[in-house]
Amino acid sequence: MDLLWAKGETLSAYDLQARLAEPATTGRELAATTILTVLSRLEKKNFVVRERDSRPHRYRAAAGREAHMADLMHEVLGGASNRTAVLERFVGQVSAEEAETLRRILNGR
Amino acid sequence: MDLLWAKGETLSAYDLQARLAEPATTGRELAATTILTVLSRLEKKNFVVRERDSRPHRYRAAAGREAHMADLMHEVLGGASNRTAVLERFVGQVSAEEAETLRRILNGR
DNA sequence: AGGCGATTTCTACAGTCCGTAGAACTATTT
DNA sequence: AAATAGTTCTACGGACTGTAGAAATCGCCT
Repeated sequence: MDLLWAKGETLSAYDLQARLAEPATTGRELAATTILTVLSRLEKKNFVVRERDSRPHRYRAAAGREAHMADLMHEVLGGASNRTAVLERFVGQVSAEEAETLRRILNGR
Repeated sequence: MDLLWAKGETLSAYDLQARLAEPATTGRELAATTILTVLSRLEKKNFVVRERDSRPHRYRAAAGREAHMADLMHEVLGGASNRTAVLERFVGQVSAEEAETLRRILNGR
């Protein structure tokens, strides 16, 4: 769904219809209203922002794909009573290289 | 749902019915079959393990609450094409103290 | 061995969310 | 003002969840 969203980082509206029809993706052409409906729903969930000024409204991902996923992860973590314990498990399940990546992220920039 | 699961870390079966009825929780008594149905579904998703030997089957959380959440987080992360980018965002959104916690986890034990 | 209560599985239904889209309404364009 | 482009409303099937009754089983008691 919003998979294809993060793809074109730009803003758009009807372009999506065409974009989604590319053989590389679904191949089929979706009804315009379908796109609008989905976008409305995504907007309600704040996954997408809409500019109502320009007539064909333009949409923009509220957050990039990575940020969005990070948000989701935080959402899960947010439901924990013992955050540290969850983080321990989380980190514990990470590969050695990824652990290294994490260290780099934490220290570095 | 499985919120109450992680609570009693032990194993059980019908006890849940009583456990779930405690005023502290829902207060109402759920039908026994309801519990069983839910447990079956949770089992199908491997969130719960069942011992079919003892007659009132006994259930056990497949993973503790924290581990389960960590799993969920990994599940999200697993869907990323650029894991590092997601981790960067994730760590970036963490409080200073929590970042410290992470460092400790990574280095320490 | 047959019956009976305890236990589990099957089936079901309402509610929510997603994908899809037609109908109806609104704003633009000419 | 009529035609056209764009948007919102309404809807429907499918999946998943919470809830539970009906039906099938299991294990024990006499």
